[in-house]
Amino acid sequence: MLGDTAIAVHPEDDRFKHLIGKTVTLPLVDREIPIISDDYVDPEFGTGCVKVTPAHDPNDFAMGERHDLEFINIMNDDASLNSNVPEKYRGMTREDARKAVVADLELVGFLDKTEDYINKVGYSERGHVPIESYMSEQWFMKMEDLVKPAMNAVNNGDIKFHPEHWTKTYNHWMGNIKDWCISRQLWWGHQIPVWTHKEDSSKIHVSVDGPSDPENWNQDPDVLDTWASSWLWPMGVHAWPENDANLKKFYPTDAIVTGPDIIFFWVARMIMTGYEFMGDLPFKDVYFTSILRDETGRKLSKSLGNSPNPLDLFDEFGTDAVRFGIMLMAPQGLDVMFSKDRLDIGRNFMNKLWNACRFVQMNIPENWDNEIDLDSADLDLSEQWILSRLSKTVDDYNRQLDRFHFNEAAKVLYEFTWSDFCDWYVEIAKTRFYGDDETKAEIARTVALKCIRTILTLLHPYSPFITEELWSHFKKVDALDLIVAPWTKSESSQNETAESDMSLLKDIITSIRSIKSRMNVPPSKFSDLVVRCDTNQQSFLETQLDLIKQLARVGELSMGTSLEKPGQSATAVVGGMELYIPLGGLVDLDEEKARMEKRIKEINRLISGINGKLSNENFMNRAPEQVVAKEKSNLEKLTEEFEKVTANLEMLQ
RNA sequence: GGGCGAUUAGCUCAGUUGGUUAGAGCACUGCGUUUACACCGCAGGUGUCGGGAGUUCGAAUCUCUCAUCGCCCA
Repeated sequence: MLGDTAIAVHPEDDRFKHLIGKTVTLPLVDREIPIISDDYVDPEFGTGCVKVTPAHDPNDFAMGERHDLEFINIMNDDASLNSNVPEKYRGMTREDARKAVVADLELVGFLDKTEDYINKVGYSERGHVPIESYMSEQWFMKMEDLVKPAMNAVNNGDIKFHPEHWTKTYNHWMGNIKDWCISRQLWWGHQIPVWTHKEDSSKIHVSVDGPSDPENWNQDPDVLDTWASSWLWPMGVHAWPENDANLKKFYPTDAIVTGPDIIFFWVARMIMTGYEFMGDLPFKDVYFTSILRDETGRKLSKSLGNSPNPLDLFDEFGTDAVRFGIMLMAPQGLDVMFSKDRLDIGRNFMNKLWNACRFVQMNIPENWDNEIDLDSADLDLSEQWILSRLSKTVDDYNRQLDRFHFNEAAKVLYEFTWSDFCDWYVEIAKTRFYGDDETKAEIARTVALKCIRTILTLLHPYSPFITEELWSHFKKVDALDLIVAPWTKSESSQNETAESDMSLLKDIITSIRSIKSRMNVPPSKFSDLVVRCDTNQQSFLETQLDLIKQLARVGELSMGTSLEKPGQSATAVVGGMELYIPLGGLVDLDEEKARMEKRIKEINRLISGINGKLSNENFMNRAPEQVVAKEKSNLEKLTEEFEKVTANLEMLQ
């Protein structure tokens, strides 16, 4: 009120159009002020007339500039009123002054009514008091010339953002760059290197060292915005502006990891300053982390008290489990709804890894020194398979790291370790360790060791403690500690035939287990197995008899092209083979029928889908050969399965 | 107001050159103390991939639109 220098109305507001350009007298102050028109005014709000206080409100400041209004600062720097207000109010706090103004308006009869409404006055985060806008002189850095090379670097791919979509935010900000206010009214920080001459305030001195006659100058009391120091980080942490060896080695560096919330405060400015002072980019990759939020979506924050103490989590779950679990749950580029329960997966995985290692260790004799050269050894299917899987895991893992998908890299490792190595290979290795073929046992030891060593190497960045500990037990004698060990780039044991053969073997074993489970046969109980199959399939099965018998708990196994289905047996069709398990009275015919009917329905759905494609001329003409071939092969397999399942179902009717 | 993002199984989420019989963990159901692990094993159920339209031989994946939710704007 006391600093008002105009009344504004909307230019299209018919109620007030005729008053534009006239003046009114500001009560209490007795100042004559103009009535102006401005689009900023919302005619719907209040009376449709708004008083304009250019020195104490950002929007009014802009209006003041547009209409060349007077700027009257009515506050001292402690927000008490200064000598630009009538004597009565001078020295009052803003709170007292506001009350006094209302009271005085009422006294002279100028107050029509008071209404409460919610306004948008900002509060200080630290002092929790309303912020009073206050006009003062500030220094701005001209940004226009800094923008261009920095935008180019990101848009032409010299600097890559991960995830890439943050470049949009970057470009939007850079494209609308405003000059940067670098003045801060704080008592700490770097004082702004600007001096004003005591005699002639239009004389300004700017330099690092200051004027040669300091007694004639006043240095600006403000300090630099913190980011005005931080943006020098990439070179400032070295000897810059000296060009020493460290600066040469580490500038530019490879990657920076940071939060997307400071993409313009910091990242953009480091890039600008890099080109400005070093003539080169500061880093090549920018990885933006997820922000951890609680279950209700609030940022984890100390002041909110919703952030668990990491040390407590380490105690409860284990340090590596927390690290791995969080990496696993952090989706690329999205925030994480954090919950303690989700760390179970990390803890369970560490436990699994530890126990698998323990098991292998138990089966390697003391001072064992009999590793086999796997490249020249005659390997069984299982060994070829697990080494192929390991090889692919290394590739997939490195690929995911290269594209900064850390969650998926963690998952690749998790799945290999648990689902391939522990669930299958360790079980297979037991048959070797406890069997009577010492060569096979030695091969299994060597293969298991290779898997473990590779897992530990790859997992080390996620879980440094448990891997280093385990490594000390499994490494080759002269190997370095993991933290300085060479990275595993790739393995060359990929074997598609072994993978598909093993996949078939696993399907056979799972089908047998499934039948037993459905028929309520305890998994530990041995059953006989009859397989109707062709001669190729039979010779394949013959090479895998031991594993089928042990892993699926099979006793007598017979097979042949023309075997009859035994009476009272349960059926499965796998890879074109018909498996029969004689179970006597345990066979639940209704269960069998229901399962087969369900499968037939599913097959029909799939077959009609494929037929739809194959009978579509456009598909046949335009789809790549491989895709068509795959559909045809699927159709063949499904048709065969359909015939066999149907035939077996008919036998039950 | 401007910009960005999300919406896939009960829950939390994977799923990038568009072609998989749509996945994982948790939760759930049944069985199980077979000499690594019950922080476990085996087997199992679970989806109109937010709605609508379009491009395409083919869409969870690309385009448009609507809805809901979230974040950023010195």
